[in-house]
Amino acid sequence: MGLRERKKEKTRLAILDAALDLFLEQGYESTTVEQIAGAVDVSPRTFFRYFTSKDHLVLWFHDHGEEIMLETLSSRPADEPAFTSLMHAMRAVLEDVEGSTPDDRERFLKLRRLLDEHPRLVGLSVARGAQTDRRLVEVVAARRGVDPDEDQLSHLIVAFASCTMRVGFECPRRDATVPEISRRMAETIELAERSLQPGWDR
Amino acid sequence: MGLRERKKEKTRLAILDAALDLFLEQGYESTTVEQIAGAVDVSPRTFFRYFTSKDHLVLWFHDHGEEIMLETLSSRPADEPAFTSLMHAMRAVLEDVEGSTPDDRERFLKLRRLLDEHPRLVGLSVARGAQTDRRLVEVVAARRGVDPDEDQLSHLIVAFASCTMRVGFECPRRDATVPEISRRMAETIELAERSLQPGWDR
DNA sequence: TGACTTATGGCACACTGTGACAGAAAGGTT
DNA sequence: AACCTTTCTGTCACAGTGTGCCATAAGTCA
Repeated sequence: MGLRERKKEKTRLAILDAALDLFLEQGYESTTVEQIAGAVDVSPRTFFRYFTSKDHLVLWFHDHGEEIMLETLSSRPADEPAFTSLMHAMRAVLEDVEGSTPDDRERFLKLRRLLDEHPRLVGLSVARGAQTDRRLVEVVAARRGVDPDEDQLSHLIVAFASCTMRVGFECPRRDATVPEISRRMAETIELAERSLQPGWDR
Repeated sequence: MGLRERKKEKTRLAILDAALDLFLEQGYESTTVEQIAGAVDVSPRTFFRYFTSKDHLVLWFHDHGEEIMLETLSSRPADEPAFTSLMHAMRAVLEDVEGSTPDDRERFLKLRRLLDEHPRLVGLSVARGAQTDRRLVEVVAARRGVDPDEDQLSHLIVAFASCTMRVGFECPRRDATVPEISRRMAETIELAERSLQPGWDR
């Protein structure tokens, strides 16, 4: 990894951190790209080379999470019920956060607080989730050997899984820690599994 | 209803229709507000007085749908399981479409085709849905006599209901008719109910 | 060092969305 | 009818996001 790549990654994180702090301090809408860029001594034009949009700052986590979910999903035994596999994939995302650097964990928590305070951003997040869902449906349908356009159950399995994840992610405590969120998520998963008919996902 | 009100409603629908047609014809992103306003001989500034944003055009249906759902929900017996009530609320929305004017049905179908062709707009739609969900959670939690911040089940019930609705709404046929969508939705509801433990929603 | 590749900054630009104000249209009153 | 009031509309100016384009600076490799 050359100097160039390291420098790019550093700039990327500097922008992200500056943005998260500004957002939490003075709100999302009232923070301009110019301010964010200014805070890390970069031109606004360059900002848009690192993040395709202001919104993308909030979604940076999703890109990573989606990747982990797809990887985990493909590593699960093919005969495991799809919903169970998806729950494992979801847990893998949280385990990844737990195992990451303190800086990354802090970014994760700041983002969570940000989402908590700005409903509009939750909308952004679920919209991005819908995109992930479409990809997950492809995988789930393939595993079940059905056509994703025809099989409603594949859609329902992914949809139920993804909203279980969302419900678990909403933690009532504003300053929740990572383990607290994990525990909350585990509770939600358990609740969802108790609510569903055994074998409903084949 | 005076001339003023009638004229406003006419302009509103004219803008909506022009926009839907332009979107379907040349895509959402590549249609500008100026074009839409121009097509109905109105200034761009006036456009924004009828629709707070370009996105709002796509969400006009949700405002109405949310209203119907909240109304229906409050008219259901208080001891009915929450998920069942929500499924009734959802059906009420479709029944409203079925019972509306041919023009309104056509708008509904055009919107559906638009969503089908533009994944980004689906994101918008689910983001708006998240907003509705928050309101529904309030009602459901109140009915169940629990604190919405503490009770995960209320959140899960609403989340499952709303994604059942979304799955049912996605119809594989691009040029589906209203009855076809209704039938599809009924199938999805049945599938969801079969997948859930009896009494899971208390 | 020099040649090559890639990142950056600055500029012009298109588009969305908002506040402010002046004039036009609609509604009501005598 | 004339008049006043309320509400809608267009125009203008402006802030902010996001994109192409090009010259320049910085990193890479010989």
